[in-house]
Amino acid sequence: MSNLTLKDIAKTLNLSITTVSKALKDYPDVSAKTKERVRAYAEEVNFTPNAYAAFLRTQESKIIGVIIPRLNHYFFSNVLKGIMKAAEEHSYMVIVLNSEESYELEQKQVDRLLRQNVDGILMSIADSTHDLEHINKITKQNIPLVFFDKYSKLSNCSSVIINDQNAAFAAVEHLIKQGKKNIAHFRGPLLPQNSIDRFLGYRKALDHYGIEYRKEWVFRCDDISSDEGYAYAKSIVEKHPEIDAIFAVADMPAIGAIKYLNEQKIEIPNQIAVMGFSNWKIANLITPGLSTINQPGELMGKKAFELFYTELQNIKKGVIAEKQIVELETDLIIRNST
Amino acid sequence: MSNLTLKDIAKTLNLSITTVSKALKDYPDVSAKTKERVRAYAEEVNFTPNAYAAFLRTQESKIIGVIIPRLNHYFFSNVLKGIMKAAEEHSYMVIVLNSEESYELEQKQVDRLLRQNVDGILMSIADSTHDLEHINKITKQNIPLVFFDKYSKLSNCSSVIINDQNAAFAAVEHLIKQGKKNIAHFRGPLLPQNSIDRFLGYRKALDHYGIEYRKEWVFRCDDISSDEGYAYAKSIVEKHPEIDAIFAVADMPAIGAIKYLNEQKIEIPNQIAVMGFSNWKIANLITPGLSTINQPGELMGKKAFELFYTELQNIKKGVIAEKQIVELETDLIIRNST
DNA sequence: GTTTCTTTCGAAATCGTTTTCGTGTTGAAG
DNA sequence: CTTCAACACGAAAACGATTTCGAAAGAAAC
Repeated sequence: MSNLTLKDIAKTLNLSITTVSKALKDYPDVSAKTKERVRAYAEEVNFTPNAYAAFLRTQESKIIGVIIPRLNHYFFSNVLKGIMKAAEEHSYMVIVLNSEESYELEQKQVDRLLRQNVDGILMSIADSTHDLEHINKITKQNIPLVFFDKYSKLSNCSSVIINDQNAAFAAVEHLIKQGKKNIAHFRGPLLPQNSIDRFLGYRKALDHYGIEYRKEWVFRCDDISSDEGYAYAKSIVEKHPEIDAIFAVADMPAIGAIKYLNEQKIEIPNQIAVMGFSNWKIANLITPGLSTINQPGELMGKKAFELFYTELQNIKKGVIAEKQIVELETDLIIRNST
Repeated sequence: MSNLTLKDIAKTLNLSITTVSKALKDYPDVSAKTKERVRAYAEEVNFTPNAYAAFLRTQESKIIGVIIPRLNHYFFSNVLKGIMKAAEEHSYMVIVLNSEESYELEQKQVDRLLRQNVDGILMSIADSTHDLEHINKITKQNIPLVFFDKYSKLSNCSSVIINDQNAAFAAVEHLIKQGKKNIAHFRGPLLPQNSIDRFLGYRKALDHYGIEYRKEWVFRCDDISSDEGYAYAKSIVEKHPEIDAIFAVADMPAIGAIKYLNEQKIEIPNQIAVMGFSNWKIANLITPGLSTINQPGELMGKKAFELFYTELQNIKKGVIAEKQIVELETDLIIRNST
C-alpha cells in the first residue's frame, strides 16, 4: 500500500526508470506508444512522484511559508484563506507559522522556513520588529519574499497593502461630515507602519477640515484589544466629555468602546460616534452595527501569492524585475455607530 | 550564501562525509576531539542538514498536515494555534489545509498530504463527510491520524473531543434553573456528530426535568451562521411567542438571534434568554454578554498533537497501542444573556 | 553497400544525507 | 613476537527522481 516508485513502474512495464520518468514528463524522445502505456499504468496505480526526491534535483519544494503575527484574528485568517486558495491552484502547499507579534519569534520562524527550503515566504511583519537582518537573510538567498498588510518601507520587497492613510482619512472625514468636531483617536503601537499611517490619516483629515489636533485625545492601544478600547472609552466619558466621536485603529478597541458606552447607556452615535477599521465579521453583529473600513483580506492573500509566483518565475528565467507594491482598494462601511 | 552541505564541511575539515555526519549525530565511533571540531565548525557556518535529503533516508518529513473545515473561525484558529505551538516544541512544521466543510475537498486535501509524505494528519471532519474511504487510505499507510472536535465514531482513530452531550445538557439545565420552560433549540446540520450530540443533550435535559420535547421548536442551522439565527429569532417572535429561551448549537446563530431581539427591543434574558456554544471572543463583546459553553481550543490542539506524537513513537517502536479518545472539560460561562 | 540521420531508449551521474560494513591503527594480553 | 580487542575513520550503497549523454536500430541518402 505504500507509495510506488519509478523503479516499480519500470519493472512491471519492462522499461528503464529513465524512460518512465521521461514519458510522464512528456519528453520528446519517447514514442507516443510508450508514453501512452506508461501514462495509463501510472494512472491505474495512482502514481505520484516523491516530492522529496524531486526536490533534491530540482531544488523546488513546492511549499511556501507564511508568517502571520496573530493566528486567531479575523483579518489574518481571511488573508490566509486567500493565500491557501491561490496556492492550491498552483499546486503549492502552505506552511503556516505564527510570530505572535514578537520580533524574536519572527526571526526564528524565518530560519525554520529557510531550513525547510521553502520556495518563497509571505509575511506580515510583527509589531515589535525593528530591524531587517532576518529579512536580508531571505533576500540574500534569492528567495522571493512578499509582504502583506504590515510591511517595511525600508526593505525593497514586493508588498500587498492598503493605503492606510487614505482609508483613515476617509473614515475621519465621514465622522466630520456627520457633524462631529471633537474626534478622539485610538491609535495602535508606535512601530508598525499601518498604525502610523492611520494616525497620519486622522491628522490629515483634521487639518483638511480646519479642526485643531489635540494630542491628549489620542490614546495608544498597544495590544489593539477590546479591553483597551473599553478603558479608554471610560476615561473619555469621565475626563473628556466634550469628545463626540472615536476613530479606532481597529475594530477590536472600537467594539470595546461600544461595550462601555452601551453599558453606560450613552447614545451611539448621537452622543459619541464610533468608527472601527478592518470590518471584522463581528462588526455587523454587535448593536449598533460598527461603521468601519473594509479591508479585503482574501483578495490580499490571493494577490500576495501571485506576486510571489511571478517573482519566482522571474528568478527562474534569470530576469531581474522591479519589486511591485500593490495597493488594494478599501471601502468605507457605514453602519449605525456613526 | 546558499546552504552548505556535509561535503563542504568534510572538505574544509579534511574529513569524510561519513565522519562529519556521525559527529553531528553523536555516534560513538567518532573521537571526542573530532566531534568537537566538527560541531564548532558547523556552529560557526550555521550548518543545517537538508531536510529533503534526510527524508529520503529516514522517511521522516518532520511535517504534519492539518485539515480544518473552516479557516476564519475563532475556535479552529485557536486549535490551530495550540497545534502549532506543540508542533514547534517538537520541531515539527505544520501544513494547513482547508476543507471548507466539503467532503470532496477533504478527500483531495488528504491526497495532497499523503503525497507530501507528512508524518501524520490531524483533522476535524467536514460536515458533509459521509464515508471514510479517504480515512482508510491514511490508516492503511500506517500514518498516525488524530481527529479533533469533529470526529467519526465509526473510524478507529485517536481523537480529542469534548463531551458535547454533557455540555449541552449543562447549558439547557442552566436555562431551566433560570426558570425557563419553553426552550427552543437551534441545532446544527444533520450529519456531524457534535451537532447530533448537542441536540441529544438538549433533549436529555428536557427529559430529565420533565419538560415536553416539541419538535417544532427545533430549528436547523445548516450553515451555523448569524443570519440563520437572526431569521429563526424572527420566526420565534412572530410565530412562537411562548418560547422564552434559545439554546443554539454555536455562538454564531445565538448572536444573530440577539441582534434581532435587540432590534425588536425584546428584553434579554427576561423575555427570551439566549445561550450559545463555543465561547467565541465576540461572545463577551456584544451586549448583553452571551452565556455559552467554553470549548478549550488551544488545549485541544495541543492534545491532538501529543496524541499524534505518541502514536508515531509507538509505530516507530513497532508497538501496537490502543487508540485514545481524550475528552476535554468544558465550562458553562454565564453572562447577561441568561 | 556504405554513410548519415532520426528515432527511441537506457546507463549513469547527480542532489545531500544516513547507515552498514569494512579497514587500518593502536594498545594490551598471551 | 604474535593475537586480538578496541578505537577512529572512510568507502559505498542506499533513498527516488531528474537529466545528460551516448548507443542501438532502423530509415534515408549517396
